[in-house]
Amino acid sequence: MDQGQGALTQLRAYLAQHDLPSNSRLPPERELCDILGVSRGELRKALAVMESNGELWRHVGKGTFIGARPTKEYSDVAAIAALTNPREVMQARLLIEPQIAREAALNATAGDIAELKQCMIASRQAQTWRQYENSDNRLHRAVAEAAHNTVLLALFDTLNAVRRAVVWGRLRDKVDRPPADHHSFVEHEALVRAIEERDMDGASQAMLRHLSHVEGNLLAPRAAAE
Amino acid sequence: MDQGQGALTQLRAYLAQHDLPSNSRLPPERELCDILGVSRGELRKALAVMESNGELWRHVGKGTFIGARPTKEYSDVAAIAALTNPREVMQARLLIEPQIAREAALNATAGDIAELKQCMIASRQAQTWRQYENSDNRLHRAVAEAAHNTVLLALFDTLNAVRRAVVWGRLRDKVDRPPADHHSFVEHEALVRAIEERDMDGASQAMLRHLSHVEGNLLAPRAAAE
DNA sequence: ACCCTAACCAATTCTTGATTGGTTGCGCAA
DNA sequence: TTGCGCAACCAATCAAGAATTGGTTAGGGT
Repeated sequence: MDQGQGALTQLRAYLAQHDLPSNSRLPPERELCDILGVSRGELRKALAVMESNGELWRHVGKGTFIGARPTKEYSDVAAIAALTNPREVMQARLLIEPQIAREAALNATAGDIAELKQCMIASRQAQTWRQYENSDNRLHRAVAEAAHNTVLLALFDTLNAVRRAVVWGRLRDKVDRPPADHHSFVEHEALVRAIEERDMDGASQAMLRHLSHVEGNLLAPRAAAE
Repeated sequence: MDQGQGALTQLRAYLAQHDLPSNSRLPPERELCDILGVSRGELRKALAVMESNGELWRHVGKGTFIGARPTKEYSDVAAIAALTNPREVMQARLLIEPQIAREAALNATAGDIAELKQCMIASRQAQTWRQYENSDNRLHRAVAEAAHNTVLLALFDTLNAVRRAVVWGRLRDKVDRPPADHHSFVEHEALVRAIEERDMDGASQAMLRHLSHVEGNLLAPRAAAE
């Protein structure tokens, strides 16, 4: 009667005896067969049971490991940038940044709001498109800081890094400066005002409108100057 | 007089002739010497000029490449986890994941929905809390995959990695299994149904409700069984 | 002084063979 | 027939050494 579950029992006994910590690798199947005195087929059945239980995980060429399978963690900006495109990045911004703005409206301090206004002034005074983009970036990051959530800020930074990596080739060659009636100025103003007034929905919508216009310019760069 | 700038001129001519796209690698210095008929020292001077101009970048062992040097930023999950706390992580989930669910409702394929249902079944059949949590994680990630946006998926993975790192010590020791009337089951069902019916608002709200309950359990783990 | 050449250094990539989980086919026994 | 053991093979992975490549230095010549 023990024959059917023998392999699993022996395997469990072996694991209990050695008390292996999580993420540690156990001997290859062929060795384990000799150690436990079981055929490979039986051993693999036992391993399959434990794997389906989440007690261990296996991978070809690597081996068999104790614990839960590690999830493939993308934090590498370059890796993400290589797999995506400007449309996906813009879409992610449209979904994430309004939520961050909403949170900023709730948590911004007086100091944060002062910083936001500073960024707004700087973007208005920009002499070149490059300077304007720097100010715009600073403002968006100031909003993320105003949310006062370390995780959200880190996610924003990641998204921002991906954006810069993806849109890298799209540097503006224009030598002229942003026009005084550039749409971003009023949008920035509405955004900062909403945050200052603790208007969460307003901040979210203002950010959404602003990014929608940016998206429009991205897809039709010729129409940027209007 | 041409002698001083000869190498740079020839190099520029070579680049213009071949019209290499950005991020493409050009021949190793030793070959380029023969091609252009210039000594390595002169060639390296020319390359140094162009590199300082940001027209190309070099790296030992890799080669010389056209365009700007790729940014090497990565958000270190461990670093974020060290600076944050479970409350911030939960808050970030409440803001981000509903948006991902909304996008999933729009973009999910039939295959994605089948996978979601598979995850739902697995979570219902879980024999232990550990198995349940594995299934729950799989379902949340399946939703992120169904959004079909590489950037959103990467952000979700980052957030998820931070979450696991932060609540690492909080593993359930309970030996009993999740009750059949666990709140998550009906919430999962509502979420998947909304995605299947392309109900973006519904999917977003279902995810929000689900996470709110999870948050409740996190803050008051004793009341989890109700 | 300046430059060319050659050699060397360290970081990276390429190549090759071994390892490992996953699979298939054959033979044997109940 | 069904199931098990055995062996071989497959593809993914790893590991170690050779080859490549940008960066540097020393010697010789003009």
